[in-house]
Amino acid sequence: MPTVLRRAPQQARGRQRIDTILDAAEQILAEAGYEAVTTNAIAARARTSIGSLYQFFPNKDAILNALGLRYFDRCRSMFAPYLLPDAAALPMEEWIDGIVDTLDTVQQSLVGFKEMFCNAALPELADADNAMHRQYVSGLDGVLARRAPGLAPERRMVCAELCVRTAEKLMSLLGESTGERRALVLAEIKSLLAAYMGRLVAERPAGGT
Amino acid sequence: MPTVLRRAPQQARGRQRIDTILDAAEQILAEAGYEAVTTNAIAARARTSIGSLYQFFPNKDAILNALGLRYFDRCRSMFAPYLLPDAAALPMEEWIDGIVDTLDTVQQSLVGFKEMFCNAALPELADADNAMHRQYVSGLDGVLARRAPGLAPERRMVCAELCVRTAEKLMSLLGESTGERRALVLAEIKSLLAAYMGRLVAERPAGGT
Amino acid sequence: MPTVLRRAPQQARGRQRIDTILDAAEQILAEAGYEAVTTNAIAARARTSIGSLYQFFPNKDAILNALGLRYFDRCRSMFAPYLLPDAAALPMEEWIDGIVDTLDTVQQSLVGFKEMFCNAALPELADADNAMHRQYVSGLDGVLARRAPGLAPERRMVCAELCVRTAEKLMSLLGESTGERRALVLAEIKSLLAAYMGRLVAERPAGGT
Amino acid sequence: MPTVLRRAPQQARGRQRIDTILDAAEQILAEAGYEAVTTNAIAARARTSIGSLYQFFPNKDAILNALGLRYFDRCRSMFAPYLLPDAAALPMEEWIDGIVDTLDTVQQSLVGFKEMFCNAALPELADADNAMHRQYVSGLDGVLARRAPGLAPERRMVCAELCVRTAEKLMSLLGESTGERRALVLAEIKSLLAAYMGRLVAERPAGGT
DNA sequence: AATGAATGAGAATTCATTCAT
DNA sequence: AATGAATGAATTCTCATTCAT
Repeated sequence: MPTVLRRAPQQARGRQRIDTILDAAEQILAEAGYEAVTTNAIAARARTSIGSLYQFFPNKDAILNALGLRYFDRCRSMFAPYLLPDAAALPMEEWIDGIVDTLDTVQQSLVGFKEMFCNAALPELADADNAMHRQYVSGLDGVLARRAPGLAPERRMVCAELCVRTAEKLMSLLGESTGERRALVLAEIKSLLAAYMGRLVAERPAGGT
Repeated sequence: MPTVLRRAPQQARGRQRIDTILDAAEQILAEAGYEAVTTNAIAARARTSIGSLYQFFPNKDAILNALGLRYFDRCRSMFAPYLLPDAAALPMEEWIDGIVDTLDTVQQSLVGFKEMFCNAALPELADADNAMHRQYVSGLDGVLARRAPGLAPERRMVCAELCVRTAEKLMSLLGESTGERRALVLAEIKSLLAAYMGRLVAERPAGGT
Repeated sequence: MPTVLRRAPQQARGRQRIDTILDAAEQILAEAGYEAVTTNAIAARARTSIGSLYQFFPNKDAILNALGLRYFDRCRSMFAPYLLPDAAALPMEEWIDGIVDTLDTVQQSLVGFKEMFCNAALPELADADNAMHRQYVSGLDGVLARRAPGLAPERRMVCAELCVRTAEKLMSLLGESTGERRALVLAEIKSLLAAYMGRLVAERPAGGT
Repeated sequence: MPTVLRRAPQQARGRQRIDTILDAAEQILAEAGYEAVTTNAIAARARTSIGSLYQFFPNKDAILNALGLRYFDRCRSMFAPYLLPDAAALPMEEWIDGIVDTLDTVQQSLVGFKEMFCNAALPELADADNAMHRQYVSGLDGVLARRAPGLAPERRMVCAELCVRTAEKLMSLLGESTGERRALVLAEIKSLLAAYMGRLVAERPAGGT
């Protein structure tokens, strides 16, 4: 499980400090990119001491993970329509359409989200240790469980992992594109995911007609 | 266009020196991973001076790009069956099967290839600047031109970009997997790409007869 | 004189707290070594706050000193046979044999003792400030007073200091050794101390008959 | 074997730089003690960049080791009379007298020597990794080989190690002492070592009379 | 051409101690 | 009394690149 907090803050002051630190990380991420997010930069931006930062977070990765989880939390409601059981009623193409559009919206509106989401599998924030990534994978695994109940759990997990990784990677391409090309990229991302997930869902257990 | 050489080496000695440098980078990449590939480490391993290294390459990225191109060159023949015009005759699923298996073989046998290919879109080696990546994209673009002649060139380029990025990202997952899971991952990668490319090929031009 | 307690604890609760703190320090010392003994680590392990810790101890050294004294106290009974007046009856070689063996036993059985005893003269815990060290020196001084009554008190103190320092240093070598080498080291330590102390005891006052 | 240089300097400039760095370390050691010797302090005092320091030394320990070896080298000639074969002719007490006096002289005249020699077995510069310490041990081992030829080599090594450790530790006590006490300490150090080494030399192989 | 010395900002993290609550 | 948040100087070490020789 990804590391997050060194210990839970006991006082209101502590809770506030954590938020300030994550705010700082978020801003730097948005303004200067993933590489600029250093512990010193975060502390400086948060107007706190580097020591305070390490009171709550055991290391840099933990900060990134906490920020990722906060992003996940903050857009949880936007993704909810596509993750809840009801969503299984939507035709696949529509579902994909909706969720990718949502991802796009989130990426455009939630400052720093893109940098976090698309860097989700950087070496220094490898998947197994990336809390945000894990959330999306397990969310999609749940969706697949309902839409493709014939899928063996082990395989389902692999499929979910594949889809999330693909989305992460392709959304970054979207982020780099503008104008007409942007629309093109968005459409193709949807098409790619729909093609694959459609195929998964259409699969019939061995003896089907 | 990606930066490659500072200038073409005029003498055999120069060409040899370049090869030695790339050999060194390759070894480090394979043995210690992407992060260990530093200019100083390369020079040391190549038994040359850091100064000499900078006489041939303007900066670190250029070395990586040259190495990427050399990888591309070295496995060109293995991919040839899938890139030449004749390959268009193969059924799509078979084609995907073959090319992904080849990618897997290359990744397992060509030392350091995996690290290069899968890190193809690292921030410091962004796509636009990544010579190896560009080669694969344009190769796939050629294939699509034949298999899906109805596809508008601009869109085709986007599709090719998507496929290559996806392959890069997913092949790294393959590299991390072992045993039964490995087979599962390999199969799903093929399935995902086949689903998408199959759809592209099946498309009929808007107003076609 | 070494700093020990900020003030004597007035209540049972306080005494208990102090014990808990020393227990924590002891465990860390044993499990992770001298360098791992930090005030924060102690507080965490003792499940108390760093603030409370500083309510009882003025600084880190005081904790180490208190721990050293507790160690001394805890093995006082084991050393007693060699420190009491009666012990002067034993032949020197036998006495050394017994006390070094006891030291070895203590070092092996009393968790953390070795780390404390052998680091007794670390810069940050210099002799003059090291309570445990002082105890051993004065204990040995008493022994010498009986065994070598001709020794001037000032010189006797120097001799005691030498012996204890030597023992501290050499016992750490013993701690690092295993197997046959261990036996060898143990024997030589005894031999070295016996040679020196034997000589002291054998000395005749300058103008003696 | 202890680490020393990252690579041998090729240019005069480099050799000079190394000397400057060691000079700086030496001065800090003498003026501010072992703890003050930090890589940054060394670089600053040497008026060089921290980077240059790491061009030649792989890490801090290597600097300390190189300094230790330089000390050893610088007083090699002073110890020579006691280490060469001829020295075996001297009576043991005289030999000890001479070498301990030499050690004392060196310690008083060679700036920083004391701090290095007496800290020789600090945790962070443990014996196995301490080049200076190793030199003294092997030097003494050679002496013992001549003076006590009956000693088994393995045991001889242990004895040498014991003597050197003891000397290191006790010389620091000497360094802290002044006035009359100083003379007392010096005499007792000699006495202690003479007693032990005398005993070693006097030993007769098993069947001796 | 070649060498390798020099650079230095910047990275992550630690830790004894103080002080507001 | 007790808590735990805050401090921040200090530590070791990296690395792409330049430039004097």
